[in-house]
Amino acid sequence: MAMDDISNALDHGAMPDEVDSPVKFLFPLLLRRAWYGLNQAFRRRIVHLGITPDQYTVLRNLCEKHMDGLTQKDLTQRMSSDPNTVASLLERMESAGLLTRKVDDQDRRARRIMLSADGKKRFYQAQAIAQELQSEVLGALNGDDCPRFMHELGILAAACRDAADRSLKGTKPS
Amino acid sequence: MAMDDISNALDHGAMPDEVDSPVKFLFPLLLRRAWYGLNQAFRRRIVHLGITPDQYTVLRNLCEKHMDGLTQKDLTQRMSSDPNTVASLLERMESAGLLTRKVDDQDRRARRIMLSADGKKRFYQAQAIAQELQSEVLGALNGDDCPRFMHELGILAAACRDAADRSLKGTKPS
DNA sequence: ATCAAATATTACCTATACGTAATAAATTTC
DNA sequence: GAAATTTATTACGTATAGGTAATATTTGAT
Repeated sequence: MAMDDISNALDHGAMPDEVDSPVKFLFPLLLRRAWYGLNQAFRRRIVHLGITPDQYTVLRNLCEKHMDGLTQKDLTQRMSSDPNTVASLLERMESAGLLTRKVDDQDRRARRIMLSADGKKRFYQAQAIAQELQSEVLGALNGDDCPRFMHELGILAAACRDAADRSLKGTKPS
Repeated sequence: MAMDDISNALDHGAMPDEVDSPVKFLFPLLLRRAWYGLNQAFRRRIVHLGITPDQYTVLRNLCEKHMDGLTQKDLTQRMSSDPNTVASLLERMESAGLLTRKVDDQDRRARRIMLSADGKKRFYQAQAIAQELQSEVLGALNGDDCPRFMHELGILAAACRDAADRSLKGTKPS
């Protein structure tokens, strides 16, 4: 409800005596705060389902119009993640019976991931919770501002990913 | 540059054939993409300084007007983090000579963290890189839109943190 | 002063995040 | 069409993220 600009954004977690530096570095600071907060909230709300936020992300990707499954590479790209991370994540999820992995017919290097019935069931339970959580959080924003905000966040997300790609080799500035 | 609304935001990392689900869950998706991308970019750009993005965050907090140092608890709150994570993070950073830890005089349960000369030096080197990275990323946005966006992101970050706090005990909905 | 409750850290455990190297299978090249 | 190259995954190691329990102190109540 407060309309005071930047100071508002700094209130949470800021003790006294910080005055100069952070204002020029607000974006990473707020992004971190939002991501960690959202993640913690979601983890705490789905712990009784026996899955983690990242595992939920896997389930979501597998559920979205992919009855033929996905390869680990596909998942890695969709999750903005890493092949190693995805591999161990899927290993745990396979042990937990959430999904199955089988060598792909066309490309025997790849593993095709398929959701199990139990995985699908738990996903839908978690999705309802995710929906509720997102509603609570976005409720803090004026409904009218939301679409524009998401549009801009999408632009910045793409810019961040581009920056990461550029930073990989020596292709930094140009 | 493109003014097509939501579809734009989904382009990156989205293969064909997804149509229905993700639109209602854009916020977590884009937040994840932005955070992971920004983090990857920064990690890759500061690896030569021998510090990680999280270690940079510690250094930044220690550098911001705190010549008397901070306790681990202070740091934990400022970083939206966890006592365990901060403890092991500081342990590594102490071994690396970036900071020192000594028992607090007033409260002997607490450890007061002080930046070392080397830590401060490496922080300033990293800060220049952080500044450049943020400029590159925010350059994707119209300069005029930036302050309002940051304001709204701050509101959502606070809402996420609140949601996490509420989700801890049984205090979910009310 | 004394004992109970609150608090700052640590210890230990599981789950990512991600870099490097190894492996195996597909693709390209000559 | 066999060798070189690219590519999907795994193996292994270090750095967070964070839950639970133990420890050491401080504070509060009697």
